Amino acid sequence: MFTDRYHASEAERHWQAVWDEAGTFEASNDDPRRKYYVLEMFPYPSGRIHMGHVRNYAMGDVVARYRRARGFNVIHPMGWDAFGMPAENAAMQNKTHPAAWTYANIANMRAQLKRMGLSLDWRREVATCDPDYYRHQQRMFLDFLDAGLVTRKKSKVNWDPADHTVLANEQVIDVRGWRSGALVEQRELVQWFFKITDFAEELLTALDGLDEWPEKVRLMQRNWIGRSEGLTIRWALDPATTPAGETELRAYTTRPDTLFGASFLAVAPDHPLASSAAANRPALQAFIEECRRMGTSVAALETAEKKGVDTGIRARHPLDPSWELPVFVANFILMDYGTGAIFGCPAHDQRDLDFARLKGLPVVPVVCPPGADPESFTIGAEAFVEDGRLINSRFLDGMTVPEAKEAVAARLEAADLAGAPQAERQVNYKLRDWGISRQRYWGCPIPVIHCAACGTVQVPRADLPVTLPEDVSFEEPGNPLDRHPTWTHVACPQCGAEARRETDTMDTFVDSSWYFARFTDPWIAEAPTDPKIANRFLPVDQYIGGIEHAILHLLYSRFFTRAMKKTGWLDIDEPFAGLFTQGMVVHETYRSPDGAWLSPEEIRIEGAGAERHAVLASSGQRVEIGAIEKMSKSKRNTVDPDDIIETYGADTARWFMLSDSPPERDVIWTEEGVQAAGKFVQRLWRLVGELATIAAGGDNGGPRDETGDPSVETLAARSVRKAAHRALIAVEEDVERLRFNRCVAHVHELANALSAALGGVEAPVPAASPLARAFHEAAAILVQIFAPFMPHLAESCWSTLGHAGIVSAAPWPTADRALVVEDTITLPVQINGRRRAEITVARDATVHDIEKIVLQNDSVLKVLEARPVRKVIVVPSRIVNVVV
RNA sequence: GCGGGCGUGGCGGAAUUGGUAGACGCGCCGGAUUUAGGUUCCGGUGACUCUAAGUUGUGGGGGUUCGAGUCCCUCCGCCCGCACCA
Repeated sequence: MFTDRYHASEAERHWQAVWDEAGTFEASNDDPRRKYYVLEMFPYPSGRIHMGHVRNYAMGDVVARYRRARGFNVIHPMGWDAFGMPAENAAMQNKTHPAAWTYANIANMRAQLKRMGLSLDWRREVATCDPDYYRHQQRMFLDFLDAGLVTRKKSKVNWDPADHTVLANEQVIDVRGWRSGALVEQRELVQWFFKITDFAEELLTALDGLDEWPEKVRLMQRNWIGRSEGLTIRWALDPATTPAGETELRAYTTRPDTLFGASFLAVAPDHPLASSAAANRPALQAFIEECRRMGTSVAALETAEKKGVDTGIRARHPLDPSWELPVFVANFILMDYGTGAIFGCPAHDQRDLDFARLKGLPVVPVVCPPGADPESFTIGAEAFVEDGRLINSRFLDGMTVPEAKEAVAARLEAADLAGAPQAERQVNYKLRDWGISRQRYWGCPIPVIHCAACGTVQVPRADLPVTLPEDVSFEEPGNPLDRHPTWTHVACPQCGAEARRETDTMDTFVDSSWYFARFTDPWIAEAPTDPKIANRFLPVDQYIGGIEHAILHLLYSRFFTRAMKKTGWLDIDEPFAGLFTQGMVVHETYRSPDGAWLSPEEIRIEGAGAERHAVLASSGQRVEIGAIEKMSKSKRNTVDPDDIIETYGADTARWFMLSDSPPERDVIWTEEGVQAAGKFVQRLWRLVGELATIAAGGDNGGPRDETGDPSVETLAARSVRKAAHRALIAVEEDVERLRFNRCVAHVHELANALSAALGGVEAPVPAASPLARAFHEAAAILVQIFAPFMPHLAESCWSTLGHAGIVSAAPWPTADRALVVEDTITLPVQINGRRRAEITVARDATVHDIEKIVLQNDSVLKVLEARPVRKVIVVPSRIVNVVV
């Protein structure tokens, strides 16, 4: 009996050193084999890895190790998303420099990741806060500027009062800053923008080609880009009612079919027409100011009550100049979508209806629902927004909605009242340009200089990088760069006069928008990429990370890839061919009677099943087991990966992370679960030990009964090999589809089968006998199929089995598909859809043969009770159904 | 409000995509080993009737089909995303 315990920490240290020395996981840029790029979203160096990282990187590592074994040149790099606010917060609190804090965290986390035994090519490591990284980002910023992909404009921005910085629209969540959680304010600032909207259409249509992305993410991006097709209509204004200088109002609509149902027009409070109309109308002026103040207050956003004030202006209906409509300023019109003006059709838009009821405006239905009587159809509290036939609409009457849309568009496009068409078709997007200016220190400096004479001047490419000054203080809020005594002062590169450096730094999402490209050749000093190499390695074949990046990071990276293509740094459109979004790691929460959160270390679980409860470890006092939630510091339900690795080993942690729950769903971390994984590690170690002994013809204490003739394959040997190859085929299929929980089940199944086979051996097996060889082969397959999951254990087992070299560098075994095909198959037999019997037939039995066998089967005849058979349905190698 | 997803034993979850529901694991029950606990090994484990053989069973109800966890309709419950986008 093989009883040695597997000592994880010792073995793991050993094999990590072996891999390191051999450079096992280094990918060569000259390797002629087919490439495979596995990437997990790189971490922010917060200081310590958490269980979410463990899960994310365990998944990526399985894919990387599997593909490597399958003969791909696998590139699997790791780096650090190292700029950002927390470093500045730490600097303020601890009086450390952000760089010192960041690099110390990186060192710590790198050591933690190494203890996980990940098959990473550490030579490719990059940190985005390294001037050798961000100098290239600055270079690309200038390239983008030259290519017209960057603009600088004054704009209303989202201002985070806690972080003292601007946020992009994507970074405002529920009116709060995505990081600080502070209520965002609107401010007008001059900002740098990446023109992501230039690619709106392409970013949208290319989503269709991303068929290895989750549908959910594609849908979220589609909605975010928010394409709509409509008509911008020019409404002539009645000069008698209109301030001097204004002649028309342009309003965007997606429902031109409802034009005859219009009863008012409305403009945004910050629309130019609103301000000119307000010049001699104090009430309107007051309303506009109220909107501006209320703009972002919680009250305004929560009540969202429709409000508006009449401008006194009257607009003429484009299809009937004698028909005049009032123009309002209304709080629910957004200046930055469409034209900032609408025509309201209350019958067919809920907002317009609410507003019309408030103001007592007409509500005329112009679309009649199918089956309703056009004469009596009226609108109550709810607008009718579905399809139907046009009514009360003159020449449109009787048309369907699409027909009417087209008819109105065609008419207004062609109409030529004042020498110009009255409307033009227009495509609108919700997507806004990406504001990248941040008023922070710890980010990539924007490489421009402001000169009084020359304006905004680029820093010459030869002068890059613009590095951050080190002598900064965080004593006061705001951007330390702004108040730096010397750094800001610089000579204008064009005229030499005194000038001022741009003190905004780039949004950290810029840093993470191209790191995957830098990994392909992180050594090249003179350029962001070597396009030849980058194009060979990209796109990333399998990208793995959290769903929280479904829009921000993934959309920015898709934009950046296109911008890099335009500037010659890449020649691909999409950075990530395959995307997988993994679930979170969640854990029970515990609360003491006084309501305080307790950490898992402070409590002890007693009992099981219905009796299961938690007590305080120190006193035995009963504590409440709360909801299962995402691991977080505030709920104190975190488990530290280092502790787990220390106690059980990295393999156990990795194995448990991939067991049970499907990878896209949340996994519940439990002490029982990790213990079970730990036991399975020991079980595999014992099992492989026994298999090694028996395969070597070692004495297992009984009489000999197995033939020593290697040319005769016995039944026992065949079934051992079958089990192994069946598991091998199943694992291949499930790793490729990232169904790691099923892979775990297949490894268990093979282990169970081999244990049973060993239990069935009552005699010592002669060395080189078919059974001994079958056990040897099966043991090797077992080790190889769990190697991507538990690589250290696999190495130890591999050498126990007497294999030369390391399993991490061994080619994947070739599955014998013919072997697993059974000669006979067992078919369930249903009678009227209920399972009544089972028959065993030859694999190649014909439908006719099977019918005959079924109808002679004793159990079948018994159930039939001589009733006549109406029909026999035979589904080959599946099932037989007899219908009576 | 709009959009999307999900609902299977005590628990996490399988189910070849319309073909034996509950793989695999956790937990539980029983047995063996052990001085004992733990470990390890073997067996059992949806529910109901239990000797047999059955009956029933995938949130509720209805439908299509020889056959439904899977498809359709409807209701209930939970989760996620977006949110005045004209």
